This record gives sequence, structure tokens and C-alpha cells, in this order.
Amino acid sequence: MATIQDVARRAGVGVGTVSRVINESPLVSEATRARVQQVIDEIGYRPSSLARALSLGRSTTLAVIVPFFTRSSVVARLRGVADVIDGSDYDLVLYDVHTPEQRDRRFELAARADRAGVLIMSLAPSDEVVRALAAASVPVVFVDRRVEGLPHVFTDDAEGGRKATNHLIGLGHTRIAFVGDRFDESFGFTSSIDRLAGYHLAMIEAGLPVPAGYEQVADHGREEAHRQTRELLSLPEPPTAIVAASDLQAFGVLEAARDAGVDVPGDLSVIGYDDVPMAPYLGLTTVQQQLYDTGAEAAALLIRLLAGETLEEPSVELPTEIVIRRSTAPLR
Amino acid sequence: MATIQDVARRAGVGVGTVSRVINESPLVSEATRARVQQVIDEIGYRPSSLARALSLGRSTTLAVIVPFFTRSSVVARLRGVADVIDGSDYDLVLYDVHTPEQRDRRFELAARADRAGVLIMSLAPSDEVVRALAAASVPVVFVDRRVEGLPHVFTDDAEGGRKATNHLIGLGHTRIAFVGDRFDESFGFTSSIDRLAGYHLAMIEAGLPVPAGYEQVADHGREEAHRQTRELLSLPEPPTAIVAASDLQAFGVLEAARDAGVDVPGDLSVIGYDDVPMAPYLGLTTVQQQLYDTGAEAAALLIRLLAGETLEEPSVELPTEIVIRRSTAPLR
DNA sequence: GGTCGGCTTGGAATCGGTTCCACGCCGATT
DNA sequence: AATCGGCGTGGAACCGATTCCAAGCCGACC
Repeated sequence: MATIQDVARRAGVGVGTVSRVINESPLVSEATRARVQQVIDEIGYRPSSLARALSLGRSTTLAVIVPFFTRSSVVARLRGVADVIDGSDYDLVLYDVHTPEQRDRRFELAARADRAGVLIMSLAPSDEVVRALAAASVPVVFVDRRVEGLPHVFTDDAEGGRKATNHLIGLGHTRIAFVGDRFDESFGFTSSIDRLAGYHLAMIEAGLPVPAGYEQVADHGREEAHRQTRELLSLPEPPTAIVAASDLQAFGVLEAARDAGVDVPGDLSVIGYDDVPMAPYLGLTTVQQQLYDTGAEAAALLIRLLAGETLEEPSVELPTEIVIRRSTAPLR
Repeated sequence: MATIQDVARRAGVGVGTVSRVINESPLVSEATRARVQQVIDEIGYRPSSLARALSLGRSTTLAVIVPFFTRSSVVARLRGVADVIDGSDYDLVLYDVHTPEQRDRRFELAARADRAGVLIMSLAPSDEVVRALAAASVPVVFVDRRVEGLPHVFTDDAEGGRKATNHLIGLGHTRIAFVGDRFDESFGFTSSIDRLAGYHLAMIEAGLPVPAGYEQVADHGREEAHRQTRELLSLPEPPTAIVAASDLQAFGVLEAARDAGVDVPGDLSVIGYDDVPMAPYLGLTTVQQQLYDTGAEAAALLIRLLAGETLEEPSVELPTEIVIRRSTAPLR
């Protein structure tokens, strides 16, 4: 593989001059520039990004840390990230995390790092990590999580949960239950509990009761949601509407309803959260949070930070919106 | 950030010795090793992987080039790749490709590259690129595609298409149609046409006719498949069974059937291809190709190549298998 | 006691870029 | 004619690791 030395020798110039040509410095005469460029084309020289990074003291790779990247909400966000990074001069290094140990290892790595910047999705850093990151010179942006003192892109999950519940209340429902995740100690995901809080708020505002058993929390998953729904449907006073903390869980609810012969939306209204790509297909009413946009926005933020911009408003809140489809209907 | 020099100075040794400690060379006395290690721990020194890579002449990042990584089949494969890479000392650099120009740029980059190895999913390289890759010292593995002379992991798409069709024939169907993608000139994806070839073969073997209009090809997508199915259902002799070239397309078929009031599997049997995560949920009978495993296998192959192993059998074929669910039934 | 050989060790050279400093050359100014 | 300034250029130093070579030290052997 040709090096800058080879080019310099063949063109009869010094390495400095070649470097200037590569980096489009104006301090080269047109004649020299042309000659060097010709040699570069001839031998197909490409600078080593490794050597470049070492010399410059900064690399052109961004670490993107995501949890469970099989979840379609994560994939949708990641697509936004990938698209924006693709349009820049940076490369995307992907770290998938599915255990707390992995997460901690990744974070430690991020704080150190030969990566130019770090983007962290949904995961909660400990205070210690936050301090380390803030101290480290490498810029960090969080997606789907608010972190005091560090830039982040987020949506208001509590408000989203409230909107979802109000949609059902507006349809005349009064027996409204919630299917969500247990607070995950190890990962510290908060979106599900925030949405639950929004549900509670809406119920209280409307003066509606939340009977025992109407709040089902379990591990995150379609099959778990299936079980949670069976539980709800077997209550003495089963709900006529269900707020699910995610679309994946809503799918589990729909499945359980179908298996139990409960008609949706005739006998049961179901609203999800996220608006993943399958949601329109299944006719799921849901709270749309712009997954793609959160990723794209965060990546754009990170890149601006790397460009040395100081942002007056380093954090971005994206709105949520109810998308009405076929899984919710007025109480009959 | 501390460097190896700092450590050497503080420990009162030479940089060579520190390097030996880091790399667990046996040529260091226990006493020295302990002292150096202590300094390392004290100041929290981590070697720069950049400098290391430059010095060693090889990096520890693998380029993974995928098309449209929103497609769930691609994501499933990618998960296999990510899991295996995560267990190694390599990092995963993701390149998403959704235009032919991007593809060519990525390939060029791959042949050159400061990446230790390259994994290419589904995409077709030109002969020129194949030559360049074979010539370049960087190992390449292909997934979901056979490439003469280079290692690859693949399944037999024609055989899969044949199996799918035979499943329907075995259920007594004779009017069997096919919904697939048009040959994509720009990307050169071949799986859909291979599956179509398998469908044809099975029909011929069974002595069944393929009436005009029974072969629907269009761009890849759920909505396109929806339209293709409407076309089929409006034929004078509509099919009683449909082979779809992918699960995504099968979803479009199911949707169209539902919209047209055609009962599945009562009036129409539908079989998909891939077995993506949503398939069990929707009860789709499908040809399972081990998406996760193809990715994992390919990554493992690449890593063995990088370890210097010479593989007697550099390519791996993975089997396909019919998974029967609720979308196919005997002809009534 | 001298020589030899085996461990340890220090440090220079190297990887392939970038950047800064010094120098040569030119035309313009006095 | 001498001085000055500025442009274009070459090349050494540097980024932070690895590795190889030379050398110091020690015990063993003759």
C-alpha cells in the first residue's frame, strides 16, 4: 500500500507538500498541486485514516451504544443515527448491550476511547460515569433519556402516557388498565414508568379509579404482555381499554384479546406507544414518538459538537402525537 | 490522557518494559511487572488503540456493509454478527447502503481500508471489486450470496422456493401463484429470482401450469405486495395459494386478502420466506432460513480468517426449513 | 578468576500521517 | 544596489504504541 512518502518521492516534492495537497491547503502552487494530484491518481494512493487520526489526535469514528438493538424502536432510532452519520465524515462503531456488565464496560470504554464522540441510547449512566464523561474531552449525546448537564434528545414520556390515556377517556372509557414493564433495576430504563405516571395523572385528573390489578408490570416482551392481558381480562371487572407502554407490548395485548375471543376495538380498545413500522400494518392506534428523528437529531447534535459549535440549547425535546387507527373505538 | 511514556517514567522503567507488561510478555521479572501494573492502575492508563493499530499495521475494527438495515431480515442477521464480534477483540463499524453509489463507494473503501476485515451482506460486488478484494490483504466474507473464490455463508434460495411450493402442492393446491421482487439491476439481489426459479421448478415437476399473471414481480415492499395480490385475486381464475418471496411481502399478501374479504387459510394459503420475528406472531407459515445464524457464522468465519487460520472449507451453506403455522391449510 | 550464556532491561527506530520552522527565491520598495 | 516581505517548499519533530538490538547483570562452569 502506497504511503505519503512514496507519493512525495515520485512527485519529486516533500511530504509536507503532499499533505498540503491532500488537505486542500491553499499554500501550494497550482503547478505543484496538479503534479502531486496526478501521482496520487496514478498509484491510487489513499491516506491511512489510522495514521491521520494518530497524528491529529482525534479519530473519525463515533461510538454508538444501544441496548437490545433487535427491538424495532431501537432499530428505527439507529437508522436515523446511521443516516446522519453517513452524510458526515465519521464512521459508526456499533456496540450492542444486553447485560449490565456490558453496559458498564462500554461506558468505561466510552469515557476513555479513541472514538471522537459517543452516542448513548436509552441507557442510564451512573453519576460516576456522568462525571467521567463530562470530564473527558469526548463529546457525548444521549438519546431517549434526560441527563443533567449533558446534551440529550428526549420526549416527554409522562405526557405521552397522559395523552394516550386521555384519548381513551375521550372515547368514553372509564375502566382503563395499563400494561407496562417492571422498573429494570439493572438498566435503569425509565420510559415505561414515566408513561405509567402519565396514565395515573390522567386518571386522577378525570376522577377515574384505578382498581387493584389494573396496573400490570412485568418484564418487557410480547409474551409477557400476553400474560398480563390474560390477567386483566380475568378480573371481575375487566377493563374496556388498555394503555400499553410500547407497541411490542400492545401486540401482545392484541394477541391475547384475539385468543380470548375479545373483539378489538369492539369490546376492548388498545393503544400502544412508539409507532414502530409494524403498527400501521396491524392498525394499532399508538403514541407516535419520532424514533427516526430522535436518532437523527442526536447524531446531528453530536456532529455539531464535534465541529466545535457551542450550542446555546444543547438538549432537544421532540413532540409526541397520537396516531389513530383501528384498535381504539368509542365505548359502546 | 496518560501515555506509555508517562507510565514508564513513573515506574522508573523503559517504554519497552511497559509494553511488555501490557502485552503479557513473559520476558519481564515478576517484581517489575507488579510495579508497572501498579502504576497503570494508579493513573488509570489505557493504551491508545489507534497508536497500537498503526504500529502493528492492523486495526481491530471490522467493516460490516449491509443494505437497508431496517429490513428485519437484515437486522436479524446483523444481530448474529454483532453478538459474535462482541465476543471477540474486534469492533464493528456499520455501513448502511441504500443506493448503488453508496455501495460502490463502500466497496472501494473496503478494498483499501484501515479495517482489519470486511463482511458484506447480500450485496453483489462487480468482478472488478472481487479481484481487488482478493488481491487486497484484507479478509472478506460474504453473507447471503455466493462469490466464486471468496468465503461466503449462504442458503439455497432456489431449493427454499421449491420447498415452499411443494408444501402447498402437498396440501392439494394446484393454482399457486408467486409474489416476488423484480430483479434489482442496481443492487443485483438475486434471492427473490432464485426463489422464483425454485417455484417454477416445483410447478414443472408436479406438472402444474403457471397461468399468465401468476408471477407477480414488483419492487420489494409490503404495499407493493398488497397491490400484486389484488392483481392476483382479480384474475378470472385466482390462485388458492401464494408463495411470497419474503415475509415482508407475505404480510402485504395477508393484508390484501383481509381487505378483499378472502379468508386465510380458508380460501387462500400463504407461505412466506425468512421467518422474521413478527412471523410467529402473525401465524405465518414460512421458509425459515437461520438469519441470526448466517450472520453469526459469517462473523466467526471472518474472525478465524483474521486469526490466520486457513480454512479447508471457506464457505458454509446453511439449511432452510419449513415452519408450519396458521396461514396454510389443505385445499378444500 | 575469567568467560560464557541466559534473563532483564532500556531505548532507538518504526508505522504514516500533520505541522511548524527555516530557507530560498521572487518582485517591490527606497 | 540593498533590504524587505511573502509565497512555496522541504524536512524534522511529533502523535503513542511495538519491536529489535545492544548491553548490563548474575550465576555457573572450567
